[in-house]
Amino acid sequence: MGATVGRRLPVMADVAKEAGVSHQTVSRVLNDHPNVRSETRTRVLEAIDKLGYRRNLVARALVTKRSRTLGVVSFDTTLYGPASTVYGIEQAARSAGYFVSIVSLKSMDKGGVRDALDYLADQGVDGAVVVAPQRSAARALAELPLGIPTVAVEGGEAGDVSVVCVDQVAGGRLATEHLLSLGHETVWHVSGPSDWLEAEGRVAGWRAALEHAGREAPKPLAGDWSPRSGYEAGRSLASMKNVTAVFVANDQMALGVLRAFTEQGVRVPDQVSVVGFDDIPESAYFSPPLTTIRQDFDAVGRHSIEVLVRQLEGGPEEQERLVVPPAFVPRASTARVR
Amino acid sequence: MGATVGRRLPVMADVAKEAGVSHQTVSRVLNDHPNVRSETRTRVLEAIDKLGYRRNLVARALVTKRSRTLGVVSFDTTLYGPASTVYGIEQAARSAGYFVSIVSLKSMDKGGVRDALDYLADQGVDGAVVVAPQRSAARALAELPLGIPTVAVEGGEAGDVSVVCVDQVAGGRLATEHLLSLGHETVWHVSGPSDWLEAEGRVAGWRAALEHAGREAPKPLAGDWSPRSGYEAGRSLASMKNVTAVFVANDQMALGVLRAFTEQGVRVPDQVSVVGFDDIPESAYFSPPLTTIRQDFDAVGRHSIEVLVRQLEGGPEEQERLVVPPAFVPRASTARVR
DNA sequence: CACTTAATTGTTAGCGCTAACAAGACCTGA
DNA sequence: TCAGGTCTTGTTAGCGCTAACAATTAAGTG
Repeated sequence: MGATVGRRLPVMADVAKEAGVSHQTVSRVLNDHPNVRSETRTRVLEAIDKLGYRRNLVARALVTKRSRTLGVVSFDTTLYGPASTVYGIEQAARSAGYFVSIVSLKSMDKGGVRDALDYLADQGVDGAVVVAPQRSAARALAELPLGIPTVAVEGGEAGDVSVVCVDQVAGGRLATEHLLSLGHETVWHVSGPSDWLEAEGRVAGWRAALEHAGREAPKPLAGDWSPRSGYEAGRSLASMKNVTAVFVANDQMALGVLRAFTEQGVRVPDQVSVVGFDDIPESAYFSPPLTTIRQDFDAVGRHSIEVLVRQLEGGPEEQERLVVPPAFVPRASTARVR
Repeated sequence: MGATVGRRLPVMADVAKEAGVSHQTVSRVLNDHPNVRSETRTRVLEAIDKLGYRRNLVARALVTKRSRTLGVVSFDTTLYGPASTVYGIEQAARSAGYFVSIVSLKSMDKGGVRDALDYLADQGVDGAVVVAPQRSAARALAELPLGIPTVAVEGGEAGDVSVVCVDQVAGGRLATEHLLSLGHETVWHVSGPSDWLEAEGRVAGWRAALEHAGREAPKPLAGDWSPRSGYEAGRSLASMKNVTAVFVANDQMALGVLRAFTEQGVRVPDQVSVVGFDDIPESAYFSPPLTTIRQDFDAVGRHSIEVLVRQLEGGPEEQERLVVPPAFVPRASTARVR
C-alpha cells in the first residue's frame, strides 16, 4: 500500500520493472493465469503493493471488449417498486463482479427506451436490464434491434429477450380469494393505469378469482398508482351502498382509499375490507394496518442479473422466463363480513 | 442509419475510408474541431450515417483519461430520500453529458465508503458524489485520501470536500415555531438515530426554537426512521397527559406516531398536533393528512452535480458549501391549542 | 544421457481513439 | 511576383492493457 512514486499513477510497466519481470507476467498474475511460478507471483504482488498499483480497467476493456459494466434502464426510481428492484439488481451485479450504470426515465416510450439503450451501448456496457413495467416499454423492447444481451423485468411476452417478473395474476387472485373467503359477496377493484402490465395482470387475477367463484365482477375504477387517485376512487366507493370489499392495485392508492373512507365515516374493516398490493414499508402502519400482497422486488432484481450474467458468460443463449411468486400478507384492513 | 457492413462494428478507419479522408479528420468532425471544411464535414457525417458508426467511448476514455462517468455512492436507495436524491443526481448528470455509476451501500462505515470509492476510481470515474447522511460516513469521507474530485451530500463539515445539503436546523425550527405559534406550551420531539447528521440538525433546530421562545425542551424520544419506531414513540407519548404537540423527525415515523395515537384514542389534531419531515408522497393522505417540512431532494441532487462538474471542468478548485432551504407544508395534522 | 514435452517467461502487435506535429493548399499584402 | 501567415488535412505515436506467438528453462522418458 505504498505511496505513489511520482505524481503519475503507476502502470503495469512500473510494476514489472520493480519486480524485475515483464509487464506480461504482471498481467498474468493479475488475471490468475495458471503458469506463473509462485515465487514470481509473490514478487509481483509485493511490487504491486509497494507501488500502490491499480489496474486501468479502461485499457483492459478496450482490448478485451468487455467492460464488466451492466446497464440498467428503469422507470422513475423514486417509486418504491422500481427503487427496490434496481437496488436488488445493483447488489447482485456487484457481487457478480459487475459495475452498474443506471438510466432512470420519466417516460418509457419507445424513443426513450431506444435512446437509453443506445446511450448505454455507447458507454460499452456488456448487457442491460430494462425494467419495463409499461406495455409501451415492453413493446419497444420487443421491436428494438438489440445490440447487447438484454433482460426485461416485468416485460410481458417481450419478443426474444428473457423476462423476469412477479406473477401479478396470482397476486390478484390471492387478494380476491382472500376477500371472498371472508364471506364477501363480490370484490371491487381499483386498478392501476391500463398501460401497465402489472395493472393488467392484477385485473386479470381479480377477474379470474371472481369468475371461478361464480360472482359478478363490478366495473373496476381506474387509478394511476398515486394516493390521490386512490382517494378519488375511495370517495366513489364510499358513496355506493353495496361495497363491502375492495382490492386496490397498490398500497399507495390503498392509502388514498382508506383516507377517503375515513373522511366519509366508512369504517375499515367493519364496513368495508381493503387489500392492497406491494407491501411498502409504510403499509403496516396505515389506519388500519393494510392487508396486502408482497412483491419480492429484491428477488426479481437478483434473478434478472443471474439470467443476464448467464447469457453473458456463455450460456446456451436461449430465452428464459422467470416468474417470482407473490406472497399474501394478512393485516387488519380485512375482516369477515357480518 | 445504414446497416453494418460485415459483422464487425465499424470503426473510425472504416468511416474515413468511406468518406475518403483520414481517420483523424473523422475524429475532428466528431469533436467539433473548428478547422474542418464544411463540405468535408458533410461527407464524413454522411459516411457515419451510412455505416451506422458509433464512436467507441472506451478507446476515447483511454486516451483522454476522462470517462465522462460520475460515481455515486449512496446509503440504501430504497428509502425515499436517498432515492430522490440519486434520481436528481442522475438526471442532472445525464443532461450535463455524464454517465452515472451507482453503488448503494447497506452500511456507510469507513471501510464501505472507501471500498466504494476505490471501486469507482478503478472503473475510471471522473468524480464522485457521496450521499453521506451519517456522521460515520461524513467522517470517513473527511479522512479518506480522495483520488478523485468528490462532493458530499448531507455531509456535515466534511474535510476538504464540497458539501450540498438541506438546512436541517432551519427545518426543525420551522416545524417547532409553527407548533408554538398555534399556542402549544411546548413541543415534544421524536428524533432520528443519533448517528445521522440530519437527525442532529433537526434536534438542534427544535431546541433552538424552544429556547428562543423561552420554553423548556422535553427529553426527545429516539427513533430509527422506521414507522415501527415512530409507533413505539407514539405509544409512549400517548400515555403522557401533557403532550399537545409533537415534531417527528421524518414522515415515516410520524405515520407510526399517528397509528399509535389512533389506537390509543388520541385524536389528531384535536388533542395533539403532529408535524413530520420530508414530505413523502404518501403523507398528504395520512389520517389526518400530515403537516410536514419538505426537503427538495431533487434540487440537492442537481446542485451536487453542478458543484462537481464545476470542479471537474476547471473551476477554481475551491471548496463549496451549498445549502438548500426546506419548505413548510401545512396540512391537517396540526391545530390551534384549545 | 539425448530427446521429447511441459512449464514459465519475454517479445511483439494492436484494441480504437486523440494529441502533436508536419505538410500542403490557400490566402494576404508589398 | 513571393515571403509570411492561416486554413485544412494527413502522418505518426502512444494511452495501458491483453492475445498470440517465440524463446527459454525445467521436467520426464526410454
